[in-house]
Parts: sequence; structure tokens; C-alpha cells
Amino acid sequence: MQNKYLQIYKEIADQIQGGGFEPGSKLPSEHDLVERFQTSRETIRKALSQLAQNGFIQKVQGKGSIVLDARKFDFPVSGLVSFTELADMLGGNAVTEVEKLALIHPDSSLQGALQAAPDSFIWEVHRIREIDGERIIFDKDFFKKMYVDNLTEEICRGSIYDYIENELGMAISFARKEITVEAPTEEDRNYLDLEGYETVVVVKNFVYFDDASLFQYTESRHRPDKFKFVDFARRTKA
Amino acid sequence: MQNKYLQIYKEIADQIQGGGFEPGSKLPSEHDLVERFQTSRETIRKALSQLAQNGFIQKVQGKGSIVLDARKFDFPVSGLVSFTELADMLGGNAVTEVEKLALIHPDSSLQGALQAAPDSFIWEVHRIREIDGERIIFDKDFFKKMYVDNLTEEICRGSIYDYIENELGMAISFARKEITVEAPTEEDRNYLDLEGYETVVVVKNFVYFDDASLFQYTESRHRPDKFKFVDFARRTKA
DNA sequence: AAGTGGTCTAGACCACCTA
DNA sequence: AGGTGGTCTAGACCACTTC
Repeated sequence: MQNKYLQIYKEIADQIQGGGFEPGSKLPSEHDLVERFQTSRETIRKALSQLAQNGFIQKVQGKGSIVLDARKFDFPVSGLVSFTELADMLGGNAVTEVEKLALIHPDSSLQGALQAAPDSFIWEVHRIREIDGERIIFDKDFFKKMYVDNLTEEICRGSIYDYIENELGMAISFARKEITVEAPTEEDRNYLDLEGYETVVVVKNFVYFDDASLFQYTESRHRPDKFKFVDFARRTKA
Repeated sequence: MQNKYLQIYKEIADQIQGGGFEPGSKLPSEHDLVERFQTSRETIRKALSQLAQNGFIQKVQGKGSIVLDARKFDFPVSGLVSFTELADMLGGNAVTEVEKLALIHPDSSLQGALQAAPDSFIWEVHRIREIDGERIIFDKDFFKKMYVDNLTEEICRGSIYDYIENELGMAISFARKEITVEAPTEEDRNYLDLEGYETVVVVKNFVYFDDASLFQYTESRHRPDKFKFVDFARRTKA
């Protein structure tokens, strides 16, 4: 069993994605949905609120809920999808090489970024993401060891997020991203196939757990021609 | 008068920003807030839900609501803040020059982007954003004329968003952004002080109204060294 | 066991849109 | 006037954390 409002959310979301509701048409009214799902209006409204937040519908007061074209927004509806996963999805022949996997003590800048003590242990992971044989993305990850006890190359080759959420059962709650463009460092030139590009796109990622503790700091360094970031922002009401 | 839950939201948000609640400490429990604000629990929960979505607090089941460090997240809490406004905020001496303001018919690619008919009228606006005397950002905006009847250079020099939302009273509801890095066009070289940079950061913006109609397409072209994008994504529950 | 937030209910009234 | 979504209420029960 599950939350009722999430069940309703999923059922309607599936129906929209499956073409059961035409884009531009209107969803049944909240009153109708109350009857159809045999529940209270507030529960229906929670489900619709989630649908609106995730880009499936648009609620308009006095009119109804308009079905949006979900296929247009098939990208990372949640901004929490990691870019590396995105690259994997797009690239086809994606390969990850783990160049470094070490336990370190944080230097002063890392202490600030991770809010970690100087004598604490931090995992440092360097990964190269290859797409179709070209080294496109260089990921530097820093995790607090207190949260993740053992980390293997095998885990790093996959999605560390998946490992944490599914294997360790910890919920990642929110992330702050900063995107800038910088000149490549020596490291970038060694790790990436820059092909003459004199810039890299740097995505800094601060990842927090459900209890608001900072867990991870990641720097993802991209060759500029293969970089694409998609954001879907909406004004949310309660 | 106003929504009760928004009033409560604002009062608590102000208190957090003003230092009335220490980061890391806990907010009063929902039950306490019910008594303090003389309202129902669901209303308190709506206010707290907004606070959580906007990065002021983090709710943890069974424990309480943790106050986050709002000063760390002082940037575009809503992803809908326009980059130009951001640049204005940061830059100090920001100047906007309107290079073009014309009514056009959309070409085929614009017809697709704006979902507009070939014989409809579209405003085309070119604006250069100067910061401290350097031409840093080149904005190309396309608006459907049916929504905005008269547009002046004066309006374009300020924030077109403000004009639409406050003067015209239309609510911008959500936006989709795409960020890529491209080689500069001739136009970019003419309009911007590129100073040898061989890339520009291109932010494409699709802006929708409350009723889900697409209204505006913007391309914001940035000199790479001055570009910074900040995103704050959170997993939201109802 | 007590306290916290998470879900759910049944009903009320309001604001907005369409007719 | 009737339908729609937006807000608000008072109460219930559940899940999780802390003691």
C-alpha cells in the first residue's frame, strides 16, 4: 500500500504520458475526481498539485486543469537528476572510468564546502565519462565517509546516487547547483579530450540529505560542445 | 488583506532572514505555530511547505523543521528570476541598451518555438546589457504581440517581466530553460565585448502564462567569464 | 509514552470564469 | 447562476523520533 494521493498522481500521470488525456484538453474537475477515486477533495488537490509541479498539468482558477504536453518536457523534470546520468541517457555508448578513489582529509576549501572537520575522512573520487569513445566529462566527487562506509570502483562506475538512495536507504533531499564557465586546468587537459576548446563548463553540486545535513560536493567539468542543461521552473502555490 | 498562509510564510521567512531563528535550530512545532497564529494546522503546514520549497527550512518527520542558512541561499530562490536582473543585481553599474525593437512575422524556427502562426505579429527586441562599461550580455527576446500591445524602448530598458506582471497584470507561471555553450556568431562579436573569448553561454528561455499558453521566447547570450547560474532543486512533497 | 510531522476527511466559504 | 479551482477549518489516525 501507499499514499493515496501518490497513487492518484501516478495513475493520472501515466494516463497523460500514455496519451489517455490529450495535451490542451482539460482534466476532469476536482469534484469529478473526488467521485471517481472515492476520496476527499484535499487529497485530489494534493495529487493535482504534484502533477502541476512536475509539469503534467497547469491549473487555472475558474477554468480547470489543462493537460500539458508531457513529451515536450521529457527531460529532467526533477532538477536533481545528475548530469552524468543525463549524459549516459543521451550518449548511447557511455563508459565511466574511475581514475581515483581515495580517503583523504579535507583541505581548507573543502572543509568550507562540505562543512567538515580537518581530521574527518572524505572520499575523493575522480571519474571520466566517455561518450562514443571521447572523454567528455570529468567528475570530481567528495563524500563524507561518515555516511558511506565502503565505496568500491564498481559502485563508482554506476550511479553513486542510486547506491546511496537504494542500497543505503538514505533520501537525498535537495541540491544546489552552480554553473560557470572556466579556463581548463592541467587536470582537465589530461583527463578530457578537449579538441582545442579553451573553456570547460563547471557544474558545482552541493547535495543534502533529508535531515538537512550536507553530504556531498561534486564538481562536474564538461567539454563545452557536449554540455546541455535543462531546467524547468515553476511558480508553486500551496 | 491576504492569504493567511502567505502572511505566515512571510512572517517566518523574514524572521529567518533577520536572524530571529538560528540556522540549524528548530522552528516551533506545528502545534505551537497553530496556537501562536490562531489558525488551523493545515494552514500552518501550507506556510511551512512554502518555506521548505524556497529553502528556508527543512522538514524532518518526527523531529521538526530545521532552519537553514538563508544567507547561503540568497540567490534566485525561484528559478524564474531572469538572468538579466541577476546581472543587474550583481554588477552595480548596469546599463541596458535597446538595439532593436520591431514587429516581425515569425520565420519557421520561431513559429515552432513560439507556437505562432506565420502571419501573426511578434515583437523582436535586442538588448545589450553593460556592466561596468563592458557589453556582457546580448538578449534576444520574442513576444507574441497579442499579449503585449505596445512596447516602448523605455519599457525594454527596464524589466519586461515586471511590466507584464505588474502593469499588464498577467501572471508568468513557469519557464523552461536550456543552457548550452556555443561559438559566437557575427552578431555576438558585434554586440559584445568578447575580449578574445571564443565561446558564449546561451540561455534559451521559454516562458508560459498561468493558462499554459506560451508567451515568450528569449535567447540570452553571455560572455563566459561573467556567467553564473544558480539552481536550487528540491524534492517536493505535497 | 509523548511529541513530532504526514496523511486524510467532510464540510465551509471565497474568487474567478463561462454562460 | 452554476461550475471551477483556492483557501480554511477541526478533527482523526498514522509513521517516525526521542525518552
